[in-house]
Amino acid sequence: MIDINLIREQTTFVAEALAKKGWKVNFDELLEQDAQRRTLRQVVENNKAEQNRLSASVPVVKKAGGNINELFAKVKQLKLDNEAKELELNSLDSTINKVLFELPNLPDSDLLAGGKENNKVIHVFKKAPSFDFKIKDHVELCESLGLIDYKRAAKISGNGTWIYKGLGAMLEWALINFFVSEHIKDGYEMIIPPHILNYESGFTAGQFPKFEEDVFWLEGMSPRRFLLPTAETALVNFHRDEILTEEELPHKYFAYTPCYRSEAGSYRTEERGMIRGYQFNKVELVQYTKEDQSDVAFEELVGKARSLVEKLGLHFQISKLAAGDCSHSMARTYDIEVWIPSMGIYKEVSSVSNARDYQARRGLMRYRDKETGKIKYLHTLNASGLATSRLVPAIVEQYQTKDGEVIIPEVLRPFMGGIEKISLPR
RNA sequence: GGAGCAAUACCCAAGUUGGUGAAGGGGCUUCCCUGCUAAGGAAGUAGGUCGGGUAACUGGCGCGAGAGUUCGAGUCUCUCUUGCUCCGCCA
Repeated sequence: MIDINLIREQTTFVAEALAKKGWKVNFDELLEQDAQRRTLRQVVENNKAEQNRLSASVPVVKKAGGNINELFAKVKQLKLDNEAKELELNSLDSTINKVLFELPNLPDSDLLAGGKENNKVIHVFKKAPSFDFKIKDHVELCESLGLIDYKRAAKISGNGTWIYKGLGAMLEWALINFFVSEHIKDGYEMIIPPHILNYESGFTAGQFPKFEEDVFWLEGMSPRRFLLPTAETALVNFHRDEILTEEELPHKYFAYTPCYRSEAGSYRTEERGMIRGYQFNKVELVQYTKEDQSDVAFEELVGKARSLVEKLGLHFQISKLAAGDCSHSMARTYDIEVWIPSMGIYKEVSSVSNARDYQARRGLMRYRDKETGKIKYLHTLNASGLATSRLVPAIVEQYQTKDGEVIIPEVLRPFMGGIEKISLPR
């Protein structure tokens, strides 16, 4: 959430920053309402103060034998006078909040304006593998090798789903295991969160109110709850309404969860197979930091995501996203994109983002400054580490042989009982 | 799903309405004694949030959440949420 005070004091700055994200905002009306709210608040609060004063004097007057009924009437009248104004104040609050809650985060100043077209590749690992045979795409490979079963998934579930089976399931699980072990090694605390979250969690993360349609809501639960679209939503809410001590920071968490997304109507032929589905697997990293630690944390997260893909030996690139391509809640995002040979394109397997204080403001996540004793907002960051369901296509395609087999990346072998390659079933 | 109990500040905890953020501990800060530690004594501090003010300071809210009764609610009423105990069901 953007601080209303910032909007008031640096209106042009905020508007220009949002414009880089493609948001054309005019704050005139908002600021007008804000000004109204501030004067109205003074009036209402002064009235309340008077009410409080009079009420407090009741026992004193009573003791002195004064006229209490007069006081009663006075307070009652003050209360009546205030009623309409209070309603107006409330309605101003919700009008202002409606706008405020939907505004995206401000992009960092070094980001280029505009969308995808202005993303900048800032790092490339390896060259795209070249093949001296006709390559197969991951759907073909996974089916012929018996790794994925799309047909039965359609039978037991429906479109947008798939079944990992046999070595396919083992490969997916090996990736998860590999990532888990790396994150534990790096001192991240492992979390297994609930997959069913309440509205407040979606709000704090910044998904709601804007993207309520993109998640699966559960029927029959009151108050309503939804399936997490990423573990970030759970992890970034751990310290909601909390004040941490400086010693606890930075705090680093990770979790593996499936991610459930409705994203209705967003499917394209480019995204057949396992590129996009209603449910996919991802290991997610989250850091809570002080404001002056978040840049370092960001680099650490980029480094971690990068090193994981490197260890898998995959050709990939890192893109620094233009302001408009960063997620709604994020001030800055780098994507790690892995090469999918059959498509000739790069697909995101990790998104590393710094939300700065955007989520912290929404969820009142703070820490106490040791020096000054003051309360400050935390910074939150998150990174996929990594999206395993997107990696399997990259691995089978980049590691395919002319016989239609797939070599297992070395780092995964210990997690797959030492198997070196996946052969065609006899 | 049924029945009962609970929800107070960083933690524990008192408090069935009339001058107040709310006794008391723990904790924390400073000092003293002992002085490696442990233990003891004295004083102090004690939440957050939204406003006003250059500042000192000051106002609103606030005792799980929301609504109500009342001049006045931690304290009464209603709804909800969460936790605990017992029963039922169950991976």
